Amino acid sequence: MSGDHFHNDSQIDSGSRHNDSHKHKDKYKDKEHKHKDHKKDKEREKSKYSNSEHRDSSDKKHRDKDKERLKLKDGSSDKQKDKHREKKKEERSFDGKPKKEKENGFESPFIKSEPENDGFYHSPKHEKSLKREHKKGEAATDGKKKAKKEPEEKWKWWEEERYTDGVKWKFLEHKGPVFAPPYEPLPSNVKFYYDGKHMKLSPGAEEVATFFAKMLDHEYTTKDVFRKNFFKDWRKEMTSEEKSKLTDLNKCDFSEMSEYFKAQSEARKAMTKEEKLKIKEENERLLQEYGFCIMDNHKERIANFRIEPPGLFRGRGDHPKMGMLKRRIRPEDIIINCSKDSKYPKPPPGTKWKEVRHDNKVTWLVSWTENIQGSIKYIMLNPSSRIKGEKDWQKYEMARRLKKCVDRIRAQYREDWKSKEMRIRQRAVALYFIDKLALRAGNEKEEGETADTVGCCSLRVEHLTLHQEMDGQEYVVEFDFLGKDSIRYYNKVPVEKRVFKNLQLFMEDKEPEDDLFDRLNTSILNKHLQELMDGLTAKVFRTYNASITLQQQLNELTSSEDNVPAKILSYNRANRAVAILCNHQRAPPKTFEKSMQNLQTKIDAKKEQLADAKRELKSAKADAKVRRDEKSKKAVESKKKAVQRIEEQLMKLEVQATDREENKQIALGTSKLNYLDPRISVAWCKKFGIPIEKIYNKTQREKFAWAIDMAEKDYEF
DNA sequence: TACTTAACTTAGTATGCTCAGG
DNA sequence: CCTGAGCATACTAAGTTAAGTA
Repeated sequence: MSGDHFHNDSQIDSGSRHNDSHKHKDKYKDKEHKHKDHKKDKEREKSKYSNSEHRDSSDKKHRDKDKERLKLKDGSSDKQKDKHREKKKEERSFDGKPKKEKENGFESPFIKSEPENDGFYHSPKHEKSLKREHKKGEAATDGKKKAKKEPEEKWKWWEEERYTDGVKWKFLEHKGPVFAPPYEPLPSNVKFYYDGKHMKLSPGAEEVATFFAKMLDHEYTTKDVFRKNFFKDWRKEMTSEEKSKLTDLNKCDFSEMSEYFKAQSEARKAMTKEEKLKIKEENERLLQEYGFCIMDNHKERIANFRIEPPGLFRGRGDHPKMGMLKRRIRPEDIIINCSKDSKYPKPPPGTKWKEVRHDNKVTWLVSWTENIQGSIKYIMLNPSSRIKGEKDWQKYEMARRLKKCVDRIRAQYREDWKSKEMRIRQRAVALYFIDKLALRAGNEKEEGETADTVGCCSLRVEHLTLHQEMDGQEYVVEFDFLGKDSIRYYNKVPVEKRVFKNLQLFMEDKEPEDDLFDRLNTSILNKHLQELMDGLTAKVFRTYNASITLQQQLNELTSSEDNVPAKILSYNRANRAVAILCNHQRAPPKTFEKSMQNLQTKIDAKKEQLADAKRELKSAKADAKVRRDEKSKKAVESKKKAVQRIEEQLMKLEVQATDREENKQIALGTSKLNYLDPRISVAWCKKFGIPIEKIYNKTQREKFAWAIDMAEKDYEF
């Protein structure tokens, strides 16, 4: 039903564009931002978390764990305790019974359609997490069949109830961030020249100069804005003497520095195994020390525990701030977030944190303010963590709720195209775009602070062209604008007459640089969506349409007779349909042509090999006919096998070639990671006997562990 | 403000290719 | 002619951090 998306024409060209447009930003400034407060937050039983409150309880914890472990092995221990669990937990069916309750055999804890439902997760089950989580020393104790590959039991957070009251954790302990290594001055033989003359720079100025030198090969160091911004910020780091001497960037010669860094990176590549190993070990040590935190009794991986090193800012697209100095972050800039009863991270000797706070309504461990845009950066957990996983799961549940009422919503906005109120028409047309074309919401942005990019609500008249008739189709809208990351969106879309007429109306008497939807912004739109469905926002449509498209495409494209590579090609094609819908592009790999050519050569070679094998088979057959002995029969058989094998190999290569060609400028990763309900993929794998490893790599499997664990082959999005 | 989504960069690994020696 | 070590190249995964949304 939603399969009729308009796809991009794939004339992809994320190239340049005019950024000289001046917009009149006189929109309704609706500053109200709603915070979705999930009301009805029942208290989670505090008692359950009691042992997360104190570090020193950990001993006891482990003992308990051991005890539990003994019971665990038969897999049934889950069921004992907990009286009130019964009725709610039952339907969740995580405990091995065939799941078949609700429509998909999987009841979502996020969908609270019926009032009863919200009690759903409330039964305490915390003990379970303790059992689940042991990291070492398992095998010995619980004997039995440990045979397999030591499947170190993972904590299944998705089998536990969640916090519902905005609390994100009860206990949080970590070691703080890893700072960028201090600046190492250049050896004295690496010289900087100004106006042809050697000049020794002060350490501060030298460091910033090296940032520029490292980028010398990049095209953007030639850009005016970049150079201007850089030079301005560089001068701030100079001594007054340097400042007065160095007045023209064009007279600066960084080439020796640049050569030096190139040599360094060569040297790094040429390091001996031992040296590399040493570095690897050091990294591993750092990871072990700083890469994990304890959150509510569980050790969780941190995503980005290293603080971004200083350097020159390179925004994407035509960014007004490119080239500015991104300054070094010091402990004094850092806000630590952890629980009161944890062991606080220590700042490096002789330094202090800016602040240590204990806010368990947020998920971040560390934050600092970045100096380019003044925005806040965070250290948070890995996608495999409970806190990220729950959110991800929830996102897909939201999209599935939209699925249930999307018909109604579509009918509604179609109705609204006819409204006498301009703002309602605009809202309805915008929503139509968001739904049909999977456009982003399009928040307004501060002019001059970022690259000039737009989304749906911020589209300007200049971004679309109306064609009464085009290529034999009526009412075609041609979109051409730069979206997120300055990726070009180009698409020609036939729309309904009513939409077309509305667009004409919206564009009437406007300048190219005027807003198309002058009565609309994301805040207004989302407020409206909120009324249509609880929790609905613009981006839910993207998730919904991406996931539903994958599912439809998989149904359409997969045939069970196909072999594994062919099925995987089908999967990739389905994935690709989504990527195209969402406009996920990539620069064609630099070596694309060549690697394509190599593949072709291989295919040709394989074809020849096949021909040879066939010839041989033929002659073997002929031979067998004449000789009629066992030996020659056997020979025929083995030749047959050979032919088959080669045919298969050839097929594989050809599939690979097709896949790669089709994928030239399409990036599959983004949709796979962010928009496609992983349960669809898992179910597909189960249904067609495809190993999950063919679809998800290790990281992805970690991120989607919840889905891999819970989705059955009949899962339906 | 907090959190997700995004493309790009770099590092790491797999694969393929060459050539010496069996 | 085959094997397999050593190296180059190609491909993938991981890491980085900017740019969105709400």
